[in-house]
Amino acid sequence: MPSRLTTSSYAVLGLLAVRPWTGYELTQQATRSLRFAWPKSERLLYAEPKKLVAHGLASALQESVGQRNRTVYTITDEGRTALTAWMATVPQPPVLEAEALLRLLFAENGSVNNLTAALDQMAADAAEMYEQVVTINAGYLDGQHPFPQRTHLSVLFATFQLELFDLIVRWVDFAKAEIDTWPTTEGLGMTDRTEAILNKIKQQRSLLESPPTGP
Amino acid sequence: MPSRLTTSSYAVLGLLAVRPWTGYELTQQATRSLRFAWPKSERLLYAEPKKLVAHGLASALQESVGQRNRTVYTITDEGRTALTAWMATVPQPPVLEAEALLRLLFAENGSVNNLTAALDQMAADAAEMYEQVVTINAGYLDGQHPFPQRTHLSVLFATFQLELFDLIVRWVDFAKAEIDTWPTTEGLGMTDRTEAILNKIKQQRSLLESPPTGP
DNA sequence: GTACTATACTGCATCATGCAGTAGAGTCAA
DNA sequence: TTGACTCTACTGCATGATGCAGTATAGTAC
Repeated sequence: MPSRLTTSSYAVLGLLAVRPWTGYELTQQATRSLRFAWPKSERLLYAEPKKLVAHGLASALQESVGQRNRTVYTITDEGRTALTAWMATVPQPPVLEAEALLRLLFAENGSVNNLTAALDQMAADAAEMYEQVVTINAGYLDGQHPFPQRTHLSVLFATFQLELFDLIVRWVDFAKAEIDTWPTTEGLGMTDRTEAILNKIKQQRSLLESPPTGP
Repeated sequence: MPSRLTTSSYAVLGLLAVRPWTGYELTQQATRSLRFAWPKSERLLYAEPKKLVAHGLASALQESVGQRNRTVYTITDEGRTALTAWMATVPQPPVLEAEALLRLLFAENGSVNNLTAALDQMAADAAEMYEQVVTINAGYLDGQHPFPQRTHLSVLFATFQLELFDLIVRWVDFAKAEIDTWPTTEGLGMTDRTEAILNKIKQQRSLLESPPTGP
């Protein structure tokens, strides 16, 4: 029996619902369009369509380009049915993995400089991804979308990415302002500013809008 | 030779730098405190300290509670040195995994209701995590922090979590207002509202502050 | 013609997860 | 005091997923 379908299987199936792709194209397309929602390795993206074929959700066609073969995968009717059924299921909670935040939690084992460097790196990464998303989406206004009928979906998705990357950049600014007041990373405990933040949290007031820099 | 150290190894090493823990305690503590920065399975969290011992970064001590054994892991001097060295390295970019956003990208394969249900679920998950973080942090004001000298670190970390979960809830509101104007999930392409969003993106203006609901 | 990049994958070791299974310790109530 | 239930304290195994190296042809620019 073929191995079971995972969320990644449905991610690839979703791409196949747009148009047929070769294995190589799938890896490129998934890297480009799914990177910020469901980032998966090239290796896995080569394996998934085979699994879909084994389940009857896609069909494979060998083509030849000169001496070399390539496989074009096409979604089947069963594949569309399975995808529609999956769309009605409950999604797993969102998950964030951030090494830089791990450095914050364990900051007492390094210098203040180590900590700000880690946060700067996270902000730089976020800023770069922000720029990439802006560039790609600005192109949609000039008819650059590869599937124009899908523009409403990719643009709405892009708004989330932009807000997220913007949040990261703004939060790092806030965090660095805080850390700038720390003489060391270690043993500070409940500082006045920490207490002020906690009071805001307790009152569920926004933190980034008015950073505790005083009047 | 022992298998190589991963970021997860340093995550566990960071916990051991705080105090010694048994394997079971490590799984509980990592689930609680690292869940939103470096979420890892219980199974892995049992395996990592063994790897640290093999590398000489931690020592293991068998204790007995009645008829049963348990292992207490303690960081070594080499472990502290390795952790400090790791703190100075460059962190990997942050990564978000969100099944609900995958449903948005492939929304044309389901109903408008399917899509809003997926986004509602993401918002509900975020709201629940938000409440958990507020509850835990409010307790710190009453001296509930298990390691009071680390309060400044966990509170600053918490501000990021809260901003992230709040963003998700607010973005879902924004997205649902948009989707409410869609007669279907499919083939809408470049709608007037999508074009308005794209123009804002091009001008790098904030999207959530003034949603395009018109005057 | 040659250097370089893009296309088009596969194999393998290892990392990581999920689930089932084992079993003793502590707690509470009938 | 016995039984039910939860908490503590793990291990084994199948499978999912990643990273890296390797192979090799096609296209393009100089």
